[in-house]
Amino acid sequence: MTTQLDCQATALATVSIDPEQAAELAVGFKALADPNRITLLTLIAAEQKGEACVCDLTEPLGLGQPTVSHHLKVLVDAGFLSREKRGTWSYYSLVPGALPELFHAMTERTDQ
Amino acid sequence: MTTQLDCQATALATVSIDPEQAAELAVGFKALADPNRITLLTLIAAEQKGEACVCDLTEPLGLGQPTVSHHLKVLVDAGFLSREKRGTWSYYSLVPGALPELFHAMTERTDQ
DNA sequence: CGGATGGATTGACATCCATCGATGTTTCTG
DNA sequence: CAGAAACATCGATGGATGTCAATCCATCCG
Repeated sequence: MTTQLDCQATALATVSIDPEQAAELAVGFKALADPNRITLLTLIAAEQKGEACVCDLTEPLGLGQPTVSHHLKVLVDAGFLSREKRGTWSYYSLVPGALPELFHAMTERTDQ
Repeated sequence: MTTQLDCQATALATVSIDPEQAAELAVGFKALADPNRITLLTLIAAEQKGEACVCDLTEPLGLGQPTVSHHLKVLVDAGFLSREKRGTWSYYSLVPGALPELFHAMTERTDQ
């Protein structure tokens, strides 16, 4: 008797999205859900050397150093930036393909 | 005496991103920064008819009707969904190209 | 007309988050 | 070794946000 219900449940699970995957995507978008973090990514992308240290980023954003450091950590934890420490400075650079990968995963689930 | 400073300021403004544009992008990503809203988009995209009403969406999400209605409003305000009211029901459907447009705008600013 | 149904809105509440000041840590330098 | 410089971390705080219960609004149907 429960066959049809089970079948419906299976169909829903297949057609919709896994809660884990939804949460994973949301984590990525949450890291981008801040104007200053968007600006940080574009600032780093605009650097000729492909990297920037915190001291280069505080002034354009008009934020304090701890706040910028916090935002950078969020972007690193989300996998969009990588940090390399050389001497006293920390250099942040874009992780190649990280943003497109997120966008593609979302588009894949959204194009019917 | 201020010529060089002005020039630097101009260069920064050109190379980096406009604060307004950063805020605009952040608004879009903020709407996607929630697992339930991600699931809503995928649920609607998975509908054969390309649209769904609130009553179809509350159960898969396990949320109350007001909460689902709230999330849908967020997605409509962000431009990702459109609402069409027919009789008692409200039908939500994806706005074609809205998500890719956001992703493209971000990628454009991020690919150096 | 009057109940019933689908949905939006409001108010309240708990939680999360962006920001800052203060402090800690590491590394360079004199 | 001692100070300085760059950055990270911590604690606090005000504002934003997700959720729900209750209510309101519009539409359908006896």
